[in-house]
Amino acid sequence: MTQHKLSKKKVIVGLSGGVDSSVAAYLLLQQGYEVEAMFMQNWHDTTGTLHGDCPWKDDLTVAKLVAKQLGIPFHFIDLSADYRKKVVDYMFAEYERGRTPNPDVLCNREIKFDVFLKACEDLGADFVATGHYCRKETTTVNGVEVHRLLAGSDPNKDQSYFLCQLSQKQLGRALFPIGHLLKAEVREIAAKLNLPTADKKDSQGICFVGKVDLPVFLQQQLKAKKGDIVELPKDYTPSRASCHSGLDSDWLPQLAQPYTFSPADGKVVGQHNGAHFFTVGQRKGLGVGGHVESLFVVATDVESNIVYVGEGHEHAALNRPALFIKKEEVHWVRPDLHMSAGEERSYLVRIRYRQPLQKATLYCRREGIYVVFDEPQRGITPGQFAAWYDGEELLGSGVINQ
RNA sequence: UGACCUAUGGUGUAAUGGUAGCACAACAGAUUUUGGUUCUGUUUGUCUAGGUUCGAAUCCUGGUAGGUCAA
Repeated sequence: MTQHKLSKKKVIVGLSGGVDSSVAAYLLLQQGYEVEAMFMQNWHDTTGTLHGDCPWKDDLTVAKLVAKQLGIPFHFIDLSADYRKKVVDYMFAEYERGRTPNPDVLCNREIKFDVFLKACEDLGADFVATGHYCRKETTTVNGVEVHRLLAGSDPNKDQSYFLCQLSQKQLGRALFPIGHLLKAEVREIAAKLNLPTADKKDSQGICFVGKVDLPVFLQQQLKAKKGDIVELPKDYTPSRASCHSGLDSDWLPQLAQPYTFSPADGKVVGQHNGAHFFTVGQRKGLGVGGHVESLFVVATDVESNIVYVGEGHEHAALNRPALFIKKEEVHWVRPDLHMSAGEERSYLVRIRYRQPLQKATLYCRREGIYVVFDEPQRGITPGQFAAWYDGEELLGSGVINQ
């Protein structure tokens, strides 16, 4: 890309103890940067953690080994307090409201490219690098430097979605050295160099916390509370305030309005331990059998503690044509391309990590942005981020409000 | 209380008297740096007591349970 040999520029790479960041560090050295490594510890609690007792200690050991092998200085920083406050507390708060948060998007915005970034700057770094599968391209628009966030070249690993909340300022300091590579190529490089991370399994689960049993994890803060599981009949037709076919001014809010249900719309088929432990589209964990197709969570009502379910992927209540993002929760990675009230544009949108991009039209209104999809979307989930792309460039994102 | 019907794994169901299948759930593994999804695999059953038969989930009798119709 535009990463020419910029000798003397100092980069600190967030070494996690995985392959990706290891290879990223190596590539930065190749490109002539002055490279240092910093391992961040963000979590030490193992409550509800599934595998291993202290996975981060192993990661730390491996990260040190990698730094030693590459011959770069190694730093350690404990950001647990920040992580708890900015990521974990947010998670609990969102679940409590009945929404489904995305902690990793927050982790990038609040930790890696904020607190961690500042720590790196304190050490004199010009840039911070990570092992994300995404690319950055810096160009000039009207004489102003603009950073573009592009999808990773490996279509199967693209992680740009997780960075959808970054600002120009944050992007300006970021480097993604492996974004143009395929995962297989990264592993190959690691293997050639004999890096201890070459064969290490990819990490999964909430980054830094690890693979957890979510209900158990959440029960640290949110108490279990028995409630009804209400099944909506298969032929149920969701109703909203009548939707006019015309172009009257409020057709958008109506189209994006979530369906509302009442216990009278279906029948009680089971019990759950708390509506806030469930998320729209969820299949596992309901414990209700006896159907031809699986039951999926269609909606949760935290107020009355009811989980609404429907049978099968195609259940009408599970699929919606549009979603809404509040004005305050709209974020433009490219502020120079932001939309103004009254504007509408066609973009490609995804509403969860790894979802294939969907054609949609964004309508900007005074109160926020309405995203109307060409095809109805299954499991539109409040709390998750919708990110819109123009081709392979991520332009903006926002929290799905409804 | 009179008559009739039904009784299969956690749930819903299948099996001309001939080794009890399927779906859903649950569990496990794979995939996935959120939640979730998806894929693969595994476990568990003939209400009870007798009888007929070479052989019973299936036929007969009693019991128990649930349901339907009966004033």
